[in-house]
Amino acid sequence: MNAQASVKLNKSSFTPLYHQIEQALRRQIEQGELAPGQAISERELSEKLKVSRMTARQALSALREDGLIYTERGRGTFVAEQKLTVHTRQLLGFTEDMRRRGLGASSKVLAFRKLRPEAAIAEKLKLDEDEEAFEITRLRLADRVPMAYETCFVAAPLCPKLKCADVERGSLYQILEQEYDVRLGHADEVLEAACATAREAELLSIKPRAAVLVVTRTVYATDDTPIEVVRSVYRGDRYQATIKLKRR
Amino acid sequence: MNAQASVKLNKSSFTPLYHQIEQALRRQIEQGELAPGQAISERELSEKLKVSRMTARQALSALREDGLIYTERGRGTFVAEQKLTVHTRQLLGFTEDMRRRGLGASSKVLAFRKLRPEAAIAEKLKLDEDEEAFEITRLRLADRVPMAYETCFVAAPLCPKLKCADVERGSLYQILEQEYDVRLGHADEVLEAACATAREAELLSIKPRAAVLVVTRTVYATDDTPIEVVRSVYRGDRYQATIKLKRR
DNA sequence: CCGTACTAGTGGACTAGACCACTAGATTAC
DNA sequence: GTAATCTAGTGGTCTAGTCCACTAGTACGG
Repeated sequence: MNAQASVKLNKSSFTPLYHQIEQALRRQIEQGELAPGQAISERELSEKLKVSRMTARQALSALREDGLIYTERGRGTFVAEQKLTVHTRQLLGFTEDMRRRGLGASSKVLAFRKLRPEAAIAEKLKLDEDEEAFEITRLRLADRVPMAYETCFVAAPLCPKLKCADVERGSLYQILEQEYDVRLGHADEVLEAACATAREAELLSIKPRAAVLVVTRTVYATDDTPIEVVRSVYRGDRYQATIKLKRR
Repeated sequence: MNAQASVKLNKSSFTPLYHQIEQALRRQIEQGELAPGQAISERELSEKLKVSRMTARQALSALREDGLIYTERGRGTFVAEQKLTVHTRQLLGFTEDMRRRGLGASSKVLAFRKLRPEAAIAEKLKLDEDEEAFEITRLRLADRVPMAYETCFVAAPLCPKLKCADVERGSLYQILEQEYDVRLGHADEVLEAACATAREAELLSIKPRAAVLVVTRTVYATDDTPIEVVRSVYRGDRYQATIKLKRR
């Protein structure tokens, strides 16, 4: 118990206190320092960290949102059991998504171009007449088996120096966040079922016209600038999307 | 302007003030009394309604979560444009879902039974050995065209007197909330793509082996009691699921 | 004409309290 | 023994403020 006592807060930092607390607790829960069932009292937390209770509550509410903790009225707040199967729908890249599923992700870049995308894409990315986008086509593998076929368009002005080699090396989201200081905010996704085209079937090693899950995602930065439009074609027999819904 | 001045709060009600404010503003936005772009000031709202600013903020944060309003630092909070296509993933019944898409929902009950469900379902519903569930199979129509084929299992102890006629008349969720005082809390959904079986294809008027979106949902009450397990098979060519994702 | 400085207004973060309903365990009364 | 009561602790809600960074418009000075 009292693991939360070890949290050190930097009151002069630019990151808000509630966010520092949230991150610290998140780390402790994910690393098992705070065991499932462990109680976390709002008052105790606020006293130990010398912040007001409202600030502690704000930190906890974010963790509750993500299902890491749960609260029972009159009893207390407790660390939740780790549920691997269902997770809150977070904005994750393919690599992160697969790691959460316990699979090793890898990918093969099939095409890397800089071009003027078709009108529908350009509009979603809010590109001006003369602006271009990178078109990156990748085959996504999970434990070395094809899982998805993905085409993404990234607004070129955001990452003018993007190279094919960068994308081959690592996560696109990581590059954007670390190299170009683009902070990812939210995304809108559309999921639909379709039949694989001949080309998709071949690349994914499935039968032609087999069922695939098509996910079209538009990603925005924290300031709501559109960053990327991705169309991912997942193998219907190997991929499931999980979502947590709330009433009102 | 100043439409929010008309909100009447009941300070002695059991529903929290922030929730009353949230509901009132939600109604005003949905009915167009507050036009898109209209500014809503936290301080003005709190002064007009004679509540503290924190309470007003709490109401607004829920609306922001649902995308009904947006906030720009230093500028203000504004009513968002109505985006019909993408909506926050809320726990909605088929009827509500279709209405949001501007379609008229209807359904045909194909089967209504009370039975001991298979082990996997019974476990999800946390049924005891001797407890039963209602199995309801429905064909869901949108604007009179088949849209989904749905089988749901509802824990019988929760709504012992449920009749086939009730389900034929209206929304199951409405019956549970109004007749049996079951308050819906959240749900976990799994979405996957599959090929329609012969029976599904026939009922949905699509070709055999056409792509369908299979949604399996477990619904919980606010106290986390499992209520219902539903398996919905949507026509792949007519239905898309939309989701909003957030980063951290 | 163009910057610069001022100012009013905004949301973001935070505090230090308050009262309430609820839970669970201990104590007391019968 | 059992039922009623008390009590400490919990989260839920709410108040009435504070200070800060940011925005946008306005006035002023060169």
